[in-house]
Amino acid sequence: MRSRSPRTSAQVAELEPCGQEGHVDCGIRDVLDRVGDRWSVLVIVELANGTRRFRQLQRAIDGISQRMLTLTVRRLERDGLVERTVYPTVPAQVDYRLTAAGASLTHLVRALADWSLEHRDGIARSREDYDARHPGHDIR
Amino acid sequence: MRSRSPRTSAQVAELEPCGQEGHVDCGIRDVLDRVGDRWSVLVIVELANGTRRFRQLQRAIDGISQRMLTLTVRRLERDGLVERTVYPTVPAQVDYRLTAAGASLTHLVRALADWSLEHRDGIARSREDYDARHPGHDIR
DNA sequence: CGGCATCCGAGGCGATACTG
DNA sequence: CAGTATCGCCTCGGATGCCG
Repeated sequence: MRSRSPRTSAQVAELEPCGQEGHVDCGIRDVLDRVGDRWSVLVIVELANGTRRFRQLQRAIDGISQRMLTLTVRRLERDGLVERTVYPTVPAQVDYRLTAAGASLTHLVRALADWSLEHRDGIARSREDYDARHPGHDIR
Repeated sequence: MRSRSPRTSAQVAELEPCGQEGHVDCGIRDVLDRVGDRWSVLVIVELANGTRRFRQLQRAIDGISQRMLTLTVRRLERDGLVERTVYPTVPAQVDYRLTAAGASLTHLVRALADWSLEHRDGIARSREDYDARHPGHDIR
């Protein structure tokens, strides 16, 4: 998912209601490689509730492996969306919190969550209908 | 990416500014498996500009293989976000357009794109800083 | 506790060739 | 044009084990 395909053009998608056909590219891709990652968003969602320690995150997000949690928070830290604080206690304690940039993403995540709740039933029904009309034709 | 991990709990994430630690789950996951997909979003972005044919989509999104475009539009159709219309001409012509549900996602995609443009420079700088401070420690 | 290194299987995805 | 089918790479990501 995070693999970089060789980009040639880098123009801004217009997003006009009825615009001309054009290249969809530019920064959208960068964000989606991040926001699109299931774990990244879930971490942001949890951190939106407040500062969390490593173990807290892992327990909260259930299903994430420790490896993926490590990778995810590291990438978010690298992107400047999450701040990592290490307290030299024994055993070590590490706090994670959203930066200003990361916090600004929370609104979008909320919006996504809202949209999800509003449409999940419709989507589920649509899928059933589709599967009923296309027997054996599984797309997953 | 689309694999289902066994879910046990299915409660709604609270998203309170400073709430208690809890399970991040519920419908967010469903949506993210869809919205999170790079291709899905790019298709929605392009269709937000108007009705498109298969080839138009493929040319607009550059980088997408015909296989992935097929899979992506099929899944979006199955979810009821995209409507597929086949005209029995020769050669065949197929139009894709957003449904009402799909169109409602456009706002979120716009928001994501906006956020992307606002923060991409900051993120890029943050990455450089991080990489400079952590030589050889590549996370990708 | 909070990691990192390694192994390894599953499947996402691209490339290619063929059909209506 | 708009797909379907097949093959194969290659990455994602889980499991396991070790360290400070």
